[in-house]
Amino acid sequence: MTTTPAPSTTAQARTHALHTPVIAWFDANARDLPWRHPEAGPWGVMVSEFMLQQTPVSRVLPMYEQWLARWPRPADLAAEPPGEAVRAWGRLGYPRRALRLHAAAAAIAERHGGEVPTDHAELLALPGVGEYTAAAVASFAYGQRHAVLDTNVRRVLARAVTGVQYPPNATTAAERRLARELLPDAEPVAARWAAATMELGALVCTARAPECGRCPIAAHCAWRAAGSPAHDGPPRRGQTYAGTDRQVRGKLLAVLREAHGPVPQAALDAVWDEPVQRARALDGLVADGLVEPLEGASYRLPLT
DNA sequence: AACTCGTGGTC
DNA sequence: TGACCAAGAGT
Repeated sequence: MTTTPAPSTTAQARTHALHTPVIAWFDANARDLPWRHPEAGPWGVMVSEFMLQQTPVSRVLPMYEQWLARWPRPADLAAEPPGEAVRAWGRLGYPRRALRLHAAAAAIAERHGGEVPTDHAELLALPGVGEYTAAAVASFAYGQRHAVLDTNVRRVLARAVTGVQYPPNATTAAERRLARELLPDAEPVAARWAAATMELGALVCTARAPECGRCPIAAHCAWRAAGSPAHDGPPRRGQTYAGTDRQVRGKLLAVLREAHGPVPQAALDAVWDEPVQRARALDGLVADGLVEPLEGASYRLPLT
């Protein structure tokens, strides 16, 4: 059992050193999340992935349960008006995700016989499913071998392998290549690795205060070995919110979500006093299909 | 490639 | 206390 690996510094040599401790740590520390239960099924996994885009687990949990109880299959959601999806989205944020999830459900019902597709390319073709979500559903729901590159995995790889505190602002070709190189060969192990690295980033190798004392690969971590140097490079990103169109859109949509009939213009005008920005925000909501204009200067969530 | 798109919790 | 952060996608 002392088959010494080739004395190379390639990723293939590193990969074996990381897989076992990370997966063992996951076996012992994985959170018991409902979309990880077998009964969640591929549809449950897909719903959770839409909700988790840019949104913390703690806020997703109650919404996830409500959605799956109300719409246990894609066809159930597809049978309802898109506005019902937007309303049920509540305050999860980025309500266009609700619209896209509804559209994805409709596509699944029409093109895939009501079953979430297993093929990566078919997943990617669904509304609201990008590189990350396609890989996540294929991996978590179907056990396939894909590089799953979310913000957690990117941070773990940036630190453990590349030796920097934070990954680049946008996913790079180098990150994709690295993630592919590190993927275990065996399909079920690769799927386990994907979930494990994500969980490690979420629970231990966090953005602000990583708990390296609890990290199963601290001894292998290139960033630690370099003395945990502070991030150098462009600022991570400015994400101001107060006073933006997004805030206005949020206030407008909140009124429409609460209403169950047509909402008169005056009710919308009350949420923001700057008329130019208010009109721009409302136009944007209509253009996105989140709001439907009616006769007589009133609005509602979309029925079609 | 850079920008937009919600909301709430944290330090 | 305001800046940062949270399982991204679409343009």
